[in-house]
Amino acid sequence: MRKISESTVRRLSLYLRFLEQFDAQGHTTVSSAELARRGATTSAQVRKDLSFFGSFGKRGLGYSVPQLTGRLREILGLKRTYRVVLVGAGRIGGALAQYPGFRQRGFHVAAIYDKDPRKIGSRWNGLVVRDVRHIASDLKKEPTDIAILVTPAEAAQEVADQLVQSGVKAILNFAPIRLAVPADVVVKSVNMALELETLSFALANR
Amino acid sequence: MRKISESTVRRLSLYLRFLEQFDAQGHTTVSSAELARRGATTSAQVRKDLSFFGSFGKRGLGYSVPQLTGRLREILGLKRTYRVVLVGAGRIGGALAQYPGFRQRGFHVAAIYDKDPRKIGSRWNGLVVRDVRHIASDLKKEPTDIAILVTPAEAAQEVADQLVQSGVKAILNFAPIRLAVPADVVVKSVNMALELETLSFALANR
DNA sequence: AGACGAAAGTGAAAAGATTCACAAGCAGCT
DNA sequence: AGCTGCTTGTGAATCTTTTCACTTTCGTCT
Repeated sequence: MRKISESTVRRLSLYLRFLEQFDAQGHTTVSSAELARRGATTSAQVRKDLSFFGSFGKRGLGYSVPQLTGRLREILGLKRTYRVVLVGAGRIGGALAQYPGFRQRGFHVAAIYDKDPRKIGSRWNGLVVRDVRHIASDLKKEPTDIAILVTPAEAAQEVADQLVQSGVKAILNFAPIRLAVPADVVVKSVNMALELETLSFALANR
Repeated sequence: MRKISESTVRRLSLYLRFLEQFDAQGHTTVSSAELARRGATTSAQVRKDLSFFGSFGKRGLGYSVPQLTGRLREILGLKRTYRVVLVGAGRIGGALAQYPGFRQRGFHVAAIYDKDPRKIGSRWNGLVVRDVRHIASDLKKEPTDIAILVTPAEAAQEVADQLVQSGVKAILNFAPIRLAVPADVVVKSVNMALELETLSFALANR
């Protein structure tokens, strides 16, 4: 497939959210201009983003809400559910494990792992925290595409290696370190402190 | 000041982190190529990013670690500490309030607010959760530049309005909604589900 | 002192993303 | 059937970001 930019994918994700809102409001059809307004972008941008994948609209009319919703879910790989494992039962890990937004979109956190014996065996939202050493054998039984990594920086690479070994193909990484993984594994890093720093930059430079 | 792109700012933030690591390893000097390697970018990119703010290196030698650290902290507005308030004492809110990465970088979560009477009065990491209705009067006494918004989507705009009224100039928004704020207020939105969706997109399109 | 190797700084070129602007197509109306 | 008002889809133009490639400068070595 032709290369799609990160920003396009992020916008598609947003459009999907907006479509769900429009649907809830009873709209059956929506124009690129309406989607653009919600997303703080332009109608041309919306149309261009969609055009990479086909032409889903009707000229003069706009897009059918249910139809475009379906196509976007397909494009974003959301027509299936994903089994997700989470490594790191700290405060952020625990909060993410219970975050309802994930499940709503088809990401099921099915297991939590930690290294700390004091945490192993404790319950988070009905899930028992398991020893990281069980990752390989567990994932052999239950193949898993996506992992969320919420360990301290020191442990992250080692855990990532194990996950990759066990067949994980995508990692959402909260550890403040760049993970080394094979080319066929996708890593997306999220860093809260960095987001705050973009704010302090904006405050300092005005 | 000339317009600096978001991606440049994000990279500067990363460079700062790397510099701290280099410092901890005892390096007193570092080249753009070394910074680039850690950041998965190119040496030219590093030099260009820095060049927007001045010339901090020595040709043939590289950059002095402590000196560049200082300059970056200055550029990013990290030479001071920030008083931060957090609204929404749910699981994610609670986890963020205690997240050590914020304090390490000078962001002090000084107060937590919620609307739910069952949460008001409870303690999170030594902070008592206060009623959102106190925001205006509290912030009059203690001016605050940054707020972290972790409420449900429905409440977010109303809370944001109050915060802006009370002088908040930057908001880190976790609610899945685009906030309307005056032009002089910076909003940075973070959306975990969206991050996972970029992963599922990558998995679906290979 | 002069030569050499390393690395910053920086215009220019290339690549990438966004916006423009317009032809084409559709629904509804007369 | 033809006209009108919208709105899509898309090449071309513009704007932004990244990469290239070259000059300058610094420290060291002989």
